[in-house]
Amino acid sequence: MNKMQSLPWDNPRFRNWVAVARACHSVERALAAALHPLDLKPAQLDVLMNLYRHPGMSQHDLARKLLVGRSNITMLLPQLERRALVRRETDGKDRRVLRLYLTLSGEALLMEALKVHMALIEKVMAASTPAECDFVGEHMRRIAEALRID
Amino acid sequence: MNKMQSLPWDNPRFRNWVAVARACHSVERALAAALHPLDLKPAQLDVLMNLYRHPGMSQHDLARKLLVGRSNITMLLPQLERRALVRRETDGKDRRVLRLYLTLSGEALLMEALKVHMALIEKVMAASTPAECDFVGEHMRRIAEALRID
DNA sequence: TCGAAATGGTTCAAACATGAACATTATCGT
DNA sequence: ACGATAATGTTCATGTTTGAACCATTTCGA
Repeated sequence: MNKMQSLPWDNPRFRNWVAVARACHSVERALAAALHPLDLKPAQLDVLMNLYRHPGMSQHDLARKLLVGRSNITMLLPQLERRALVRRETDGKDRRVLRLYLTLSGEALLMEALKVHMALIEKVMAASTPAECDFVGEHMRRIAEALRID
Repeated sequence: MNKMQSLPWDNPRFRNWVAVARACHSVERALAAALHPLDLKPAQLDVLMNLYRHPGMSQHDLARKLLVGRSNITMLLPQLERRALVRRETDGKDRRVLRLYLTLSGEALLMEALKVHMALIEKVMAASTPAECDFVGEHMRRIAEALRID
């Protein structure tokens, strides 16, 4: 049993990816805690952010952006709609699709939540220079790309 | 409405963290798919990996390592125990704690799963030199540290 | 030594995510 | 123009995660 031979923990790539996953998980949980006062979950914040950047996007597109099933969106939206953060209206040209928009209060809550999110990210990345940060980000975009293509 | 002023998307740190989160999510889903033939979920693989590295660890310690609630471990273990991948035995000195061990078949399945995991990581990180990889890993370890302390 | 607090693990109900089957509407080939 | 195929969103059953309340055991302090 040559355990010593090629265990993943000896592999730099593997060890480093484990670090990425752990950091991600930690930040996600910290974000959830920080958003609690706003009664918002990370998944909901993701929705608001995407609708802010892409007003009128369809549920299908939103699901793809969030790397999540369509049914997940269906379950997620009514909560936000009840709180009047998001508005859904059927497209005139294609009556299958629902176009999604942030309401004014949705936008206002998003701004609050972004302050919280930003503060967390700043704190967590405080020890890194912008250049280092960019490097990491570039790396990650390449990884996401590698998976999207195949 | 000075939206232009300080929106997070203009902030490199924020943009780059979003890239990290997306990459992580993508890899997690790809891993889940790749492990499907072994009838193993990422969370279960995490358990096996930790028990391999730290035989005899308690459920409480395992929960902390995995950044997860204790009850989650309680729900997770019986499945692995039924499949005879993991063995639990009560500690002699402190009869509250259960010490966890990989069985032989647990270890064997872990090795299979690690091959799959490794292949995915290699593929995803193929475009990066080991030095770049190390840099990213170091960065992430710092982030996790920043959160653990506070 | 004895009672209070802390610790390890479990139970349970509620929230959440997922994927398959479905209904409705569009599109395409003929 | 019409029937087959595809796309959008919903429903539903299933499995997972979570946190609070709980039990058993240990540790600490008076």
